[in-house]
Amino acid sequence: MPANDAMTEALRGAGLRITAARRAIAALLEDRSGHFTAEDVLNDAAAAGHDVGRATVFRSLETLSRLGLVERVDLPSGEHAYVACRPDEHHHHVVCSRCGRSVEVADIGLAPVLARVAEASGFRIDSHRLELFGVCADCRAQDR
Amino acid sequence: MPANDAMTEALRGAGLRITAARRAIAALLEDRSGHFTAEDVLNDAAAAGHDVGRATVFRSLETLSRLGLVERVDLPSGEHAYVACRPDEHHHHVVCSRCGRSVEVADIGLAPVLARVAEASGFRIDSHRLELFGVCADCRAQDR
DNA sequence: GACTTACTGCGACTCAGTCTCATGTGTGGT
DNA sequence: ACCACACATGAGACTGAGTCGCAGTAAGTC
Repeated sequence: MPANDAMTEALRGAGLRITAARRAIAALLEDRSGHFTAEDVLNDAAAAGHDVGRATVFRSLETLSRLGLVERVDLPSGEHAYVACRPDEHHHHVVCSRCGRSVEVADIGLAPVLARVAEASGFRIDSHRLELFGVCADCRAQDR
Repeated sequence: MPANDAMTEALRGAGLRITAARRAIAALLEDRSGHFTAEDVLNDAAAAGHDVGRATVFRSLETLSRLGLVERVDLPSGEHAYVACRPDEHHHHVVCSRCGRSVEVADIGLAPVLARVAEASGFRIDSHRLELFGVCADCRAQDR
């Protein structure tokens, strides 16, 4: 389980404990290729026979997101979802609005755009959030 | 009141009514240079002596956002806020994380970035959301 | 194996946002 | 100027996501 290893390592590196609940959540994340809500995690955990409390799910997701193993995405509907991701470098997510699958894309040439915005607005840009929504190749293939 | 006029026009154009509640909300939007939450509108309306119901605020904001006079922004904190904006063309918002002020910037060269993402991911990109956070010129000046 | 304390589960709580429904009020037609 | 009708509103109950506090549990350390 590679992702699980990554998580173990990240937790250990941060001096946090590797607990049953966190392990269970990590396992669920691996099985999901797309975005998921806290509620999804809660349901999946219950279905898998793990008794994980609602609060624990939220706390764990927050922890994981601080470690960069998971990222919060605000869906167009206003729902708060999460996507698993690699902690290393800056990237964005493309979410399929048909099947919910989500793909990471490297940060591709956004820097000059940000520089232009900074210049035009007089702001110092500290952070940004780019969320992309569309239809993935598979779903488009099915349309025909 | 130019913004109010814009709103009147937009409502009329869409075959919607110009009601007291909507007028009151439009007036409040004009006084705000930054982002605001539904709760803010509710409070301001109450403070200004208008009895606007909670449900009405949400309904009106939804209507206004459909008309493009207002746009939803998801703050880094996860809060749902709104910013007033011009309905014409595609643009983004830069939000000052110090004072909350928000500025519109024209869509500046994001198209090639999107094209690259589409190519890299195999997705057809239908929509995107770019939110920028930073510190505005005024707040930076005050830092010194 | 015992100790410390981070972490968990539970359940109560808060608060944003929605729904329903009876009432009110713009608007277009006359 | 008036009327009628449908759109819009307000009140308040409701829902559901997310948080909090606390007592109990178990991971890591020695």
